[in-house]
Amino acid sequence: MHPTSRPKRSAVRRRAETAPQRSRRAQEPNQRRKSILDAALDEFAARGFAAARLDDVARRAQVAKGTIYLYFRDKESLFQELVRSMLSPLIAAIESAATREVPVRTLCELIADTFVCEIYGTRRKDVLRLIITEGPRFPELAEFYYREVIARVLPVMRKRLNLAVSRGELRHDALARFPQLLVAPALTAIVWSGLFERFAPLDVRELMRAHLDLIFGAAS
Amino acid sequence: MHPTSRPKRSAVRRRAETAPQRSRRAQEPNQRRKSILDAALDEFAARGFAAARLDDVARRAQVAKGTIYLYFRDKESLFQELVRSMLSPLIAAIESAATREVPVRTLCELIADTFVCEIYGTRRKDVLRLIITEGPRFPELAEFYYREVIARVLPVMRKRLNLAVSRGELRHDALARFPQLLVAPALTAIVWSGLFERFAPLDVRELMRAHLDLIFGAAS
Amino acid sequence: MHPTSRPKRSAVRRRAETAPQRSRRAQEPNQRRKSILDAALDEFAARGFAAARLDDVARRAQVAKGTIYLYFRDKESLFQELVRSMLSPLIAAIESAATREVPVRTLCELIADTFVCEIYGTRRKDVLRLIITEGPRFPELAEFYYREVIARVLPVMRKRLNLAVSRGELRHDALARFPQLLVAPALTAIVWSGLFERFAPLDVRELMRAHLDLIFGAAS
Amino acid sequence: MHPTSRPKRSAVRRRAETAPQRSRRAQEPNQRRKSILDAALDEFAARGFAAARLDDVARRAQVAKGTIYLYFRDKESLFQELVRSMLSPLIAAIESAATREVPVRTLCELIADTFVCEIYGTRRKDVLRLIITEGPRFPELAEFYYREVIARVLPVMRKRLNLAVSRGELRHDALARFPQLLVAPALTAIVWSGLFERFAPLDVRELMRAHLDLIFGAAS
DNA sequence: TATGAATGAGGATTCATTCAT
DNA sequence: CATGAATGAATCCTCATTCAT
Repeated sequence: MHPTSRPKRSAVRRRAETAPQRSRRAQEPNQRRKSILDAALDEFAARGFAAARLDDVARRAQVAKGTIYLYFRDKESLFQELVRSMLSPLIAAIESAATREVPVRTLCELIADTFVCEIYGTRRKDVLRLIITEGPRFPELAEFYYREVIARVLPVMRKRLNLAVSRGELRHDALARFPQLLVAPALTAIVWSGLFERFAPLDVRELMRAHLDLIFGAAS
Repeated sequence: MHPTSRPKRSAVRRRAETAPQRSRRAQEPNQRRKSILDAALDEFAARGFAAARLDDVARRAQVAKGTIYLYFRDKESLFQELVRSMLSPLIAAIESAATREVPVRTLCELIADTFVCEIYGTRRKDVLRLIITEGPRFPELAEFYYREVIARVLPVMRKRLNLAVSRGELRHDALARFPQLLVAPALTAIVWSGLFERFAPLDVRELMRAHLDLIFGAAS
Repeated sequence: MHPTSRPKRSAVRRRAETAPQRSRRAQEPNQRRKSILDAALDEFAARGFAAARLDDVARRAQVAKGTIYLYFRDKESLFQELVRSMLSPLIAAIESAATREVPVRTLCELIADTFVCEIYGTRRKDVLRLIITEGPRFPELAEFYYREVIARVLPVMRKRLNLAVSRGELRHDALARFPQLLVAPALTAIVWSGLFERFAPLDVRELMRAHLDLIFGAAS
Repeated sequence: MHPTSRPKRSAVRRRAETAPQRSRRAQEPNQRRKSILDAALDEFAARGFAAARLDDVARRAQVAKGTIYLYFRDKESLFQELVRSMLSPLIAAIESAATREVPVRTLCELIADTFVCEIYGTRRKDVLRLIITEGPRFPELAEFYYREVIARVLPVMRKRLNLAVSRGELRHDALARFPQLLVAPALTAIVWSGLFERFAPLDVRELMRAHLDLIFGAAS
């Protein structure tokens, strides 16, 4: 049995024929879609794509199972649209941040802060973790993420970091050559929290600060 | 077979006489177990735990479906034992490496090299990726990894890094406070390779080298 | 379906367009439940619990395999609910019969008639046979039967029989001490019919009558 | 899951290559056969035919699984031969008893005593219970029992009882017409013990005595 | 003969998806 | 649009039976 075991639902079907007409059309279509996505995030995050059940998503979203199919073609579409919709607002934010005209250290601090506040402290952390855990079996998703996030941010960062190197803001070009090193701790924090939170919680803010110290020297 | 009225199974079961007498008992038991684990790694790595089919594992291992159950209690056991068996030899190696009496930079280079050659270049990379992707739904697995790897290595590294700080080998205590920062690029490389290899392969050796440059300053 | 490389299930699944549109939602839920129980009784009676296949139950009930699980948690639940639901109406009947204010011989004749008409001549015979044959491996079932039937009827009968003894309606207290003796022939008939009907059918009505003769003396 | 649940066996195969050559050929072939039958009775009695596992039979009999197939064609043969071999000695005994030249009450007491001591108090009770519980799905077995036991004993008993009626030893011919009534309490005791022993143990000796009282009047 | 590892058909159960209402 | 009962393909796991040793 899969380890994160789920309580067996009773098979008894109560078919109250007089059931009080529960709020059909109570919500806007958009609101419905939203609540399905919300529920989906909870379920996918808790169980992973394969083990999540649309039944549970529907229950959590307070809609019928069939309703999900009015908004999403199938389970996979739901998953992909979920990830995409959560990512979109982030992408703009990251992109604009990356082009700020500030010292590189400030920029990196900004990025770190954004990560801590806007991602790690929110459900977006779950979305990123889903990309990490499910991405390998969802080539399309990985591609989407690469195209929309990585491919946009990486060159900008690389350029900015190269500039910093040439200006002497950075001691060497390691970061410019591998901007991945800049976000590695963020990724590590997400993975760590999913695996070891119970045993050894991580102070992410401090982790990010330490990382910046490592790169730029201790904060003044 | 139960007697009443259903066709005798034995009549159905008799193997086609022309079947190519495929090697029963061809290998020793340990070899069988090994080939099952091998096949399992392939399947789990390719599809993830939930989507992998024991049928495919059996086919790949050239054994019958039932044979798997002679060696492993169930799918989950197979998965867990797979991870554990692949990790065990690594644990000793890491531990001994961590206690080497060498300058801290040398130690870190050693670790990086070991990662590149012994993990990233081998199937062990897949095992680590499985821990990352499946760990969140396998608390036992996460705990095993924490207990056997993290909990052993982290304190040793922390002590060693603190010593380095006090000796002036390191400019500041960021790494000592968060040894996770030391391995973050390795983790990042594993995640990256699972998601973006197709779009942008990563030169891990260079990545690790750059990371060390970042920490210790450019190599002389 | 999991995305990677396996053929999309949906492609496989699309029902043949020429399939004879067989009555979905044709019956009301209670009718469905009933037809599943009906089919289950047939199958369990014919093969026993272990050898009965839910596949056959579904086919016989004209529902899909999965439908069974909408109404019953699992095979065992189906079996137990089957027995319980068939027994319930009987329990009330027996109880009310046992408390009738009539001469003890009349009472016993009434019980015998009820057995012959309401049990032996109906599918309830199969239910009782199932209790006999499967009860030893279904402690819960045996307990249910003991609690709901035996424990209710036995004391009442014992009291009534003792009264009959004290009134001189019975020649001795054998029956009062072991009311089981009163129903032993009924049980025997059920067992006999399951084993030897083919070789030597039993005239149950006569058997019961003979039994009463044995107890009370030949009928006048 | 079947209710009489079985502890999951560990899937770990310990293949001690140096295992101490355990008593091959330690026993006579007949002894082996006997110990297999013994073990089979235990397992079939405990779980029923379908749920009993030859694995367990083999373990209990201290032989290898394959060895069973040297002595019995298949599971069903084992079961049938088990029942037959346990029944054979009984048949002769019953037959000779039935032809004894004693008063009919004495004869019935003898039969009752034999039942209590030779069947109910021994493993033969389990055999009879197996006939009752498994017979319906084993037409051959039911036929065997009918042919070897019922068809031999019933006519003899009927004749003897008719004689008793004509001699005035019996008040009426109920028993002669339905000799089943004579054994009904024995059968009831076997069924009862399998189902309700836990809740209400039955004093079989007293039950049989009471039954005889019922038939012949209270003992002098 | 005896062994027990290997086999693979069989069957219970799950759950994404459909569609009559 | 919304519902949720119904569907049935998919897959895990069991265990009677075989056969190389």
